[in-house]
Amino acid sequence: MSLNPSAAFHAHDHNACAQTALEQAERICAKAGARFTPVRRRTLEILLAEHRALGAYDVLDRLAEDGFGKQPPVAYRALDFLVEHGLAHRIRRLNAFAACTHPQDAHAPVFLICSDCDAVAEAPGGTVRDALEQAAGDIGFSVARASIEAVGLCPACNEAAA
Amino acid sequence: MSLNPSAAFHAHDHNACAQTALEQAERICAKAGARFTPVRRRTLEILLAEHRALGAYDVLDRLAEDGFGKQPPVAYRALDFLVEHGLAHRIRRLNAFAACTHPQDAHAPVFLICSDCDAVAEAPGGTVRDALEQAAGDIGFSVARASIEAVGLCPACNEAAA
DNA sequence: TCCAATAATGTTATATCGTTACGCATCTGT
DNA sequence: ACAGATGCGTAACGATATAACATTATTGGA
Repeated sequence: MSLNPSAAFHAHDHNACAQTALEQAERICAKAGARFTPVRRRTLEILLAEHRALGAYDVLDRLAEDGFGKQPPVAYRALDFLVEHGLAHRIRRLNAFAACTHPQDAHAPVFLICSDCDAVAEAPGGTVRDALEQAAGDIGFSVARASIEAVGLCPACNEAAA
Repeated sequence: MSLNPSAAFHAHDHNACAQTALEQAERICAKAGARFTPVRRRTLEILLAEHRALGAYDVLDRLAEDGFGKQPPVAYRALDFLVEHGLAHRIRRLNAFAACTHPQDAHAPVFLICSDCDAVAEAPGGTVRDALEQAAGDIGFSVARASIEAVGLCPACNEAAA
């Protein structure tokens, strides 16, 4: 079960959504032979608690409150692990990280960042990436990785602004 | 006159290309009623000296060598000015800035960053951005600004790797 | 022309983000 | 039980970016 791409922008059973994501994470790690340790699990929980991107130091503070290490590498390592396994994304525009909302799909989403409420949603990136590969290919460039991040207004804030 | 989008990836008369860009910058600033002051001009020259993205502190060092201020805001202000007027771009993936290769066009390019030689080129972003707006619009999100940045291999490095 | 408002520059200080290096603990497979 | 690999914690540092404020230059109007 996967969330609607725009889940972050709409009311939904958030507990269930986090719960599901955690279960998926367990499965994904098991399958990959990776260890879903307490810090890593807690880090994901922290990110899942909001559909926003959190800075590494925000995450670190919360980890420290829970008795984990207080030094930056603690957070960065856990976050890197999550990103590596597709459980979280790095949002470069914000120097921050967000939980992935549909970790089971192989995917390379585009990020939609609401400048009013700070929510971050993932939209399907297929066609955008196709267009990008096309544009790059036209000049002989081969794309390895791409970040596609948009800032704007989510449906709710859009309406509120009108 | 505008450079080929892939200019950064090919041999070309680089002096002329920088010269042209500076002249365009003068015109653009004049038209906008903005002051193309010495620091700003020099900052653009520094960026134009390479088709790469330079960190703010790299720029700062060179400005300092030329007798300008030695503190970060000096570089950041000049860079922000250039970005504001479309004379340079911020490459978020690299925490760095690159001179715009065709500042006269209203444009919102996609950036192609070669991971081997560090060159940065701008590809036309029209179709990619259309696809992005479409994907965003499908879930009710309105895009204000977007960064589209790809890392990969430029034609030359691609060939060298083969 | 001179003055006041504005914009640009410079400096100090500090905030924020990220990494290197190293030692100890824990887990894994044999 | 043991050796090797992996993960965790800390200290120290490096890189990136901004806030706040004083000084100087520019501009437009009286």
